[in-house]
Amino acid sequence: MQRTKFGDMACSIARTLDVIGEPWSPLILRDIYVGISRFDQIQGDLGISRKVLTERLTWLVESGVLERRQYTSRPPRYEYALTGKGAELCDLLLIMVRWGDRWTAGKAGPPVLHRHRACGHVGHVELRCANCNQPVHATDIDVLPGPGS
Amino acid sequence: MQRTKFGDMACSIARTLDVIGEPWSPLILRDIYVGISRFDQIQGDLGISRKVLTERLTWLVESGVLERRQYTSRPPRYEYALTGKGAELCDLLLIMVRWGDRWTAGKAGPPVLHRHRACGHVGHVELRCANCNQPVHATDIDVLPGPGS
DNA sequence: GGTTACCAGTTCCTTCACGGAACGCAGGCG
DNA sequence: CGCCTGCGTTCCGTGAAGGAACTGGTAACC
Repeated sequence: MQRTKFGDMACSIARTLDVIGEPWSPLILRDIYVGISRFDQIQGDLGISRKVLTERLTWLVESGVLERRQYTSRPPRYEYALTGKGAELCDLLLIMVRWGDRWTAGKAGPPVLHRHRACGHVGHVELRCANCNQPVHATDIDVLPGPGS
Repeated sequence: MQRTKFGDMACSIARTLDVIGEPWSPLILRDIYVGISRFDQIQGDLGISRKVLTERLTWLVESGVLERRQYTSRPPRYEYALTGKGAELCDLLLIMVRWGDRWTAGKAGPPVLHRHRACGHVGHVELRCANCNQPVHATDIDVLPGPGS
């Protein structure tokens, strides 16, 4: 719902939440990521209210995360596609899947699998340090004040 | 707000959102991650309504992400701490910071910096394939049906 | 010993966002 | 013509967020 605007806070988490923090937004992003890109498809897949879906899509397009484009001219029909900015947001989804698989998947196992297209490996991604290449977790990080604080 | 419960969906993203998808929850997690762990501290730092903060903290404790513990007995005072489950959730925050720094930080630069404690490197984490060790992004992944679908 | 301050909530009221269903509209199609 | 599909828009009732006041137990100050 977010009556308080997060976009003005001096915090990258808050500013990210301003874009995809509202209810449903990450699931809409996921649908488009996996190829469910049209209004009625998304609405049917998620069971979201059409009104809210309209609002979310409009906002995600305004934010530069999605692109609305016409895929037939007559009749005029539209679909939504990820921009580069939006595609990078999907990395967030990978981490959510990893956590959800680890902590909330029942004994049935994870509902979807992820395969690295380049090497064929099926499993989760890892967070690694860009410098020393060691696996990193949030607990291995020190948070320091930055220039924009 | 989330009147629709995400926890029952066969989707790890939805189930993750069921835990931290509500407004403010990721920011509360961040505060506790950086050491702001008491009720009034969090309330003052975020400017969140006390009522909502109580609801969120209760839910995060119920979900096993936070632990409420007494740090003085007289007067009885409580603070909140991450569990293992909650600490792993903080990896999500790292990715949010990375995206927020890249796409929403003004020319002032990022408000905080992250340093890898082990090697001293200041910067962002990378997503890599656990098998081939190459950098991975969401666009390099194929999504397949899994056992729990 | 009375007042003030602190900490961790709880209660109450108003406003606004969500959910759900109906409606609109434009363009094929039989 | 009447119906269907795709993509929304409008309307209404409910309930969650915001905000401020209040509680209650303890300690510190004057």
